[in-house]
Amino acid sequence: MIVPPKNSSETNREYAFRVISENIISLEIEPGSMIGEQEIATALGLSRTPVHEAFLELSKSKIVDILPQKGCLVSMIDSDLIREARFLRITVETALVEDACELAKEEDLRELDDNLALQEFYLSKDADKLLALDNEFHKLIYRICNKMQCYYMVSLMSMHFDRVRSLSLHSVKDLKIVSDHRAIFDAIKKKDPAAARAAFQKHMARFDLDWNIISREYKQYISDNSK
Amino acid sequence: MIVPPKNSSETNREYAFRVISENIISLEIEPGSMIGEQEIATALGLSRTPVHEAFLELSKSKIVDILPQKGCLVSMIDSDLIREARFLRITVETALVEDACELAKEEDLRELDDNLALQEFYLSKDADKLLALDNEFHKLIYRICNKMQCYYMVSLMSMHFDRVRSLSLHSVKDLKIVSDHRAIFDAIKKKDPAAARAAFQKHMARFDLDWNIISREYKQYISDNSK
DNA sequence: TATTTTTAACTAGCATACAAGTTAGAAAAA
DNA sequence: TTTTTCTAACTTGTATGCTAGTTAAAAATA
Repeated sequence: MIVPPKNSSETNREYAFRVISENIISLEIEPGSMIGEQEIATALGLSRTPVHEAFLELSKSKIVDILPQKGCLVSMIDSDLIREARFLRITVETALVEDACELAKEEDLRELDDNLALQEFYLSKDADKLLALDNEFHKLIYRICNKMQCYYMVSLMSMHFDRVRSLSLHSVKDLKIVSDHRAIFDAIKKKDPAAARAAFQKHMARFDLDWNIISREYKQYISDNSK
Repeated sequence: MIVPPKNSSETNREYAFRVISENIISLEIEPGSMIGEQEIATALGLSRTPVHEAFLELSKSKIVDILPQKGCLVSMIDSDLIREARFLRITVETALVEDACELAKEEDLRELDDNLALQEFYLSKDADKLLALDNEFHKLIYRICNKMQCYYMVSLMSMHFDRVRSLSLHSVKDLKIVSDHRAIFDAIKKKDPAAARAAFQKHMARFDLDWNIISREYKQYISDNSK
């Protein structure tokens, strides 16, 4: 497990949650593996309590399954849960980009534009940075619409999707993702909800994961009920 | 605080979560009041640990706000959070009823129909029973679409809405709610997504809370940023 | 050898104790 | 009297120990 340093502003619980999440999404912790609270606590230099609380939160999205008196099972890659995460994200964000057309203020548009400029700058230079900017772009939409609670809920579920997202990112060109974002931005700027919806759905369609690819690449990690 | 008996199948944490939730939704615990973990733990005959964990979960939807070293603040009635809960629910369930048109199997339709028969039976007889059947009807839609994680997320947020729902229920006739449900059911049965969407949106429009009524009835409980 | 029983080493749920931060009021100083 | 300082009683965050349940391997039995 990769253990980054603790950010001074975060509590031990938040630190544990962040580290476990990152390791699950990066597949550093393998799907289907059992991890104990004590094991993680020792690795992070904490007691079991904050780690226990982090697992509780993770279990709410079924990304881990707490088996009482047995341990924490990191969920296998599950097509149903991925579909559910995708459904939630597309459904919510499609509605949001429409709303953003009337809610986005000048300053909001400037922030989106700044983000896009950075995306275009880092294109084919720094994939990690580009991914972070992508996430930030979507988060900005939630903020413009004053829907940050929804962002939290969608993010929690999205972990299932994030874990296999790299597979689609390889096939999809970054170039297209950034130009998609630009199209969404233009629609919001023009206050054209129909165009925003269309642009967003075109964008998300690129992430329609090919289950054949997933099951080939991650054969050993696929949950039984997905086969 | 009203303390129902502990269900034998639930853990202490689940029990604490259920009891606190019910008391917040019923306004038995007043919005804006501070409640301590020890206070609740004593009332439920538990230690602080499971109560602490229940509060952590509740804080994720901002229905309570944990102020470290100070206490747990039960959130004031907040128009932004109510709007967000409503947005999430309407957005997700509108998409679901469309999907349900192709996903509902014979057995699913029978379950919905049975539920509706009970709703019609209890109409103007038992308001509490009717409310439970209403919730069950919506939950069935999630189950038909295999979206139970979304149900959990939406439910958690809906607490903000549920807390003031009684105000709209008084003005809306139960008769209309049940006939709305029947219309949604008919559309799903006929596999007509457009009709299902229309029927559902008509249904939810009835719950477009009148902020004037809320602020009159719950004046003392309204959060500052809602005024 | 094959099967059952026992046991010892694990696990998470929970209770308890302590640490660290907040607050309200008493005591001291102006 | 008014202001400041201090203190004691709170709060949640976290560590630790105990309880009860699971598991797998050793030991006993067939």
